[in-house]
Amino acid sequence: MVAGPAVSIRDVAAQAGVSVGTVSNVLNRPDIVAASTRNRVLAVINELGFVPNDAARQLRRGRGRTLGLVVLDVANPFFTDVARGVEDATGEAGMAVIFCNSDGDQARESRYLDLLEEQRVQGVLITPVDDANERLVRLRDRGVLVVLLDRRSTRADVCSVSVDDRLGGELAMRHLIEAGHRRIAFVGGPWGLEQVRDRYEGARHALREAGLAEEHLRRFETASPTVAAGRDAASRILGLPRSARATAVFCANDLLALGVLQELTRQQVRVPEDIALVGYDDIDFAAAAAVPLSSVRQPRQRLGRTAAQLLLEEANEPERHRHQQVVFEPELVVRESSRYARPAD
Amino acid sequence: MVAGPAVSIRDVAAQAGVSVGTVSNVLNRPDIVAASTRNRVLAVINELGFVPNDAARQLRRGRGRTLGLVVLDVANPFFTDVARGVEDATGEAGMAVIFCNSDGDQARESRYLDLLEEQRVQGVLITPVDDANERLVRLRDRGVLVVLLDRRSTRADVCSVSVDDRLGGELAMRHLIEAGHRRIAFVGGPWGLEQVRDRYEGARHALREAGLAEEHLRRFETASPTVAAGRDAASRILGLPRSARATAVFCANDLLALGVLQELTRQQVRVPEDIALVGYDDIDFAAAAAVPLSSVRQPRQRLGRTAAQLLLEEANEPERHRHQQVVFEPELVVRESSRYARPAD
DNA sequence: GCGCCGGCCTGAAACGTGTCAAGAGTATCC
DNA sequence: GGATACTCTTGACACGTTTCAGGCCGGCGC
Repeated sequence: MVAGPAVSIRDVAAQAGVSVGTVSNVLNRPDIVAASTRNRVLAVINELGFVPNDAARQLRRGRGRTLGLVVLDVANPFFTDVARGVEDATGEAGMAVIFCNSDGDQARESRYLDLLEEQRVQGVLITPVDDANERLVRLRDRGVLVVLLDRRSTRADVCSVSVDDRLGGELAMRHLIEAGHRRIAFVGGPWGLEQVRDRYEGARHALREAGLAEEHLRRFETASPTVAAGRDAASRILGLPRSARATAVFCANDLLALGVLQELTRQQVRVPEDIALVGYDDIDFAAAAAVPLSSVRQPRQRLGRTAAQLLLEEANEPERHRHQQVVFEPELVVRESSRYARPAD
Repeated sequence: MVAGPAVSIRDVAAQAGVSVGTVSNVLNRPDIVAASTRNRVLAVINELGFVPNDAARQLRRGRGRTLGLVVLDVANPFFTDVARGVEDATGEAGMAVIFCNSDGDQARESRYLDLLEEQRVQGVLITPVDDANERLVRLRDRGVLVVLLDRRSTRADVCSVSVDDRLGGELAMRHLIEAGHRRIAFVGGPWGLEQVRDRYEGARHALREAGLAEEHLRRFETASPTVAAGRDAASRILGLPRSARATAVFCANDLLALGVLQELTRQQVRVPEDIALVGYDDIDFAAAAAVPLSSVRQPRQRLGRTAAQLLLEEANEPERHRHQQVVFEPELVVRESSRYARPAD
């Protein structure tokens, strides 16, 4: 019931008959203390159940053993996979991750950045809500390392790890064009997200490349990148007269695609016979969907792991570190949802 | 490039021409300082871009503004929804969450608990890997608040928030029995997880209640509660001669059920015609599965939110707080995967 | 004018750790 | 035997806050 008074390094020192400095050395530079002393101190630490106070350590050292991860949506498996990668890398280095969920909300993101700064985290891995680099640069100038995640840095002095979203858009679009589709809907949003815009630009590029006019690609913007928003977009698409209706839909992420699929199915529209469908991210659930979903795969876990490694490297050997923009390549995975499509015009 | 020397409360005090104590008061008890002074100090804080150092505050105060959340699997949407609830509650209270993923691994869990203790978190919300309450009780005795999550506490002096897993198992099983199934497989694991055992017990109870013998329910244990393990279990089930093969499968969670569904489909077994399927958790993807999945729904977000509130309450008004075991009720959601099942014996 | 009160502010002492210059032994070498 | 070098250990200070016992000052009642 009564919380025993926390045992400090001082209690350990007294009990072991050494000075606090020595105890500290046992903890941080065990090699410089004599084996006999070291063992005695370790025994006392064990006996007393001493646990070092990281706040004090951090206060003295200047920076802590934690880093922040700010993502757009915890409910999106894409980000949990990324988080998994981050966790693996940081766990190995004995660091803790403060996981924050901006939810695509600017104000929320800002609050979390304040909080992380107060925590004096070593650094922040972030998928920013918008291109408010200014806030992030200010952060970095104050000594908080910043690595952009799933977003390419436009500044040479800020690291980033991303996937080539334009290329991803191209892959998906080329695939649909080759299958003969000529009325294609792009579903994505909010438009503030760079990923969404880039994937759309990639799609447009594929269109031009194939010598097709712009009007073959029609844009449906969504309020959020979620399943619910996907359902909504689908009913907008189905609201058009059949002759003008798209024969294929390319979604900026898999959650949207799953939403689209649900609504199409509910309204008796067959996938892929009536409408073909391609998603983005290739989350694990894409393959398990009502109609297995074609999708553009990203190395999710690797994304997180690499970002964390970059940050740790910069933290531990700043002199050796060179800022870099790592860009991975996406890969199209074709499944039922776009396989046997025969656009019926 | 050069990180400006962090500005401290002392710099603010000097610049504003007041003492450090006053600056601290402006921050923590603004009401007791004269309006004119307060404004002057606030102006300087803004101008200098002062950000309080939480480590120092925590050192002085004894405990920090963070709490730990330890879950079994980040990749499971059930837990991200729970995390979401936790985040909502803590965000309102201005606290940060350190998110940890034990991955069902005892050693990993233990490492994370050490780390959280070093961070002097206010408390820990945890879904323990096994019933190693001993470790948690020790933690609590040292002043770290503990709330069990998705696991009922057996001790009156430890709070817990859970869902009645036995009842959930009963609901699912009754449903299958009423549909006429007499050879039912239970897929779940690892068996160390209390949730798995309780759901199984609930199923057995429903069996006895219906006056049926034990052999109508056959247990298939899995190494982990994942999609891959589900696929594996399904192929074990299909390995049996048709006459002995189950006509219905009840899975301890939806990931397993999705795996089972994938493998059944791959091997041309129809759901629900050949084999009916019921999952557990009712994650969002259950409804979007190849065959929409019947599942036992749990109030996921509410689970997290309630647990966090309990912990905050205990932290902020310990005298008023009474330890309690909150138990929510699950609810069966029937969808295609078990709807039109006619067991063909 | 005196005593008292209340509002506002100050200054210093902690909190638990890391660091570092200096000291205490002890072994080595001529 | 004394100087030198080396290995461990010590003790004090610093990190940035919060807290708290006081101090100053102007106003009030007598």
